[in-house]
Amino acid sequence: MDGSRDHDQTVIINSHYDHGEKRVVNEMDFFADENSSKDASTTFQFKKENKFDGVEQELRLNLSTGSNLLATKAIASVKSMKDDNASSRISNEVVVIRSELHRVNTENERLRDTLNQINSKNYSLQMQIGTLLQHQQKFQGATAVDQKIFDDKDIRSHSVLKGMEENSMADELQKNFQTKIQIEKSPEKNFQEWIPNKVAKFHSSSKDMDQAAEATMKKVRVSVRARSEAPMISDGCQWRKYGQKMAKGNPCPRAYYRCTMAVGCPVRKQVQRCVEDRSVLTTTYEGNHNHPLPPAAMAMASTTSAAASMLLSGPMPSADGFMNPNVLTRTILPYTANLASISASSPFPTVTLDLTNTPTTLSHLQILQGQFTRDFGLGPQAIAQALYNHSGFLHRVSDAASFSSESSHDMTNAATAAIASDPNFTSALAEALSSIIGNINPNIGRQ
DNA sequence: CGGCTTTGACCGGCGC
DNA sequence: GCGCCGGTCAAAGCCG
Repeated sequence: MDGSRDHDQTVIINSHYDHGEKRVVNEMDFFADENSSKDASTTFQFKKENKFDGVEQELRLNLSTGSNLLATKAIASVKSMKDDNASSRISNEVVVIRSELHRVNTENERLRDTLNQINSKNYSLQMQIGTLLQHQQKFQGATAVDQKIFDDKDIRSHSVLKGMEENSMADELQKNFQTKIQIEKSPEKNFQEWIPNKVAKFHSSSKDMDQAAEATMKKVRVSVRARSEAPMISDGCQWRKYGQKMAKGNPCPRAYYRCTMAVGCPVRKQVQRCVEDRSVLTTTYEGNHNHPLPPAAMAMASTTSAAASMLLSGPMPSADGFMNPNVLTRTILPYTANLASISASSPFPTVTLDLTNTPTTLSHLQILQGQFTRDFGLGPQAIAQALYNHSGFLHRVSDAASFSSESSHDMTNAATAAIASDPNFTSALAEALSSIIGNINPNIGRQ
């Protein structure tokens, strides 16, 4: 800091009721500056008799004499409070503001959960569309795959990221729709490439689409690595073991569980100890629950769902301030302590959330910041948005980890904290954050 | 007795 | 076609 008082000033208004219903406005400290000596400050004290309730009110203002500007501000404030009801009004306003702040925070939490659900549903629709296109293509015949299609798609994605895309959302969707019609590959081998595209509209029976989406969703897996001595981590759901096999290359048996919280719930999970480190338990989830989850199970379910969405969801409209999660995955994840990775060798697309490693370091963040700016031409606002999106993801991981390992919880929280607390990075984001604070959750890097 | 685990059998995909 | 392998089934046994 440059010592500017305009930046260092703090305003503290603490109000409370004494035992005798005496309302006290304790302090308005406009300059909590270490250079301000007590001798150099002037204290104004007001004691006013409230005409309405007869309660004595005391107002003290500690002013530094070092700044005429702020003194003027203070005097102006004092003048504004000449009204008999000024103090009580301020107190009431503080209460109202705090209440409003709490309400907004709660609302933001709710909206974020809603957004996550929308992403999941969006992914489901993409699955349905992709399957439909595949069927349509089989009957009508398809043209050869043109690699340039993918190159163009990537270019458009980058354009969206840079906020340079001028086309409307509908145009973008239509482009991708046409692009996808030309693709000739099996959906299973290709779906990570075509999933990011959106289609404006489609026609098919809901039954077929549900089946198609279910079939494809089942192939998406989220693997969680966590240290645990227990045979199975507790994630809030009820599971029934239905099999155990010796997997090749691992002396530890692999156990198979299915969710028994509802009849016909398709969710399965596999649990196996790591070969290299027997203290690490790998839990692989597959499928979506068909029933409401208890609060204790929400964190893990939300994590796996978010991770799957992160893997499979596509570009978001730049006009709404969102970014392509796939780009985030490729860019942020490698720098967040290998927290998550995507397996291409697995027969199923798998996101691995590694909750066993060390947290993100400052150097990682600096690399990340540089890469965003260099590769995507992102300004602080876009980076902040990316960080917000990612920090939400991290916290879902963190919440889930708390069910299995407290140390993992701490580590993931540390990773989130590292992102939020890096002074260099956050100072660069300060302006952006203030400008978008109305659009995103203010709890960035919350603990 | 109901729910759970155990464990060998079975099935389907895949590579040779 | 055969064998391997991952995944599932289902009968038997266990347990509270």
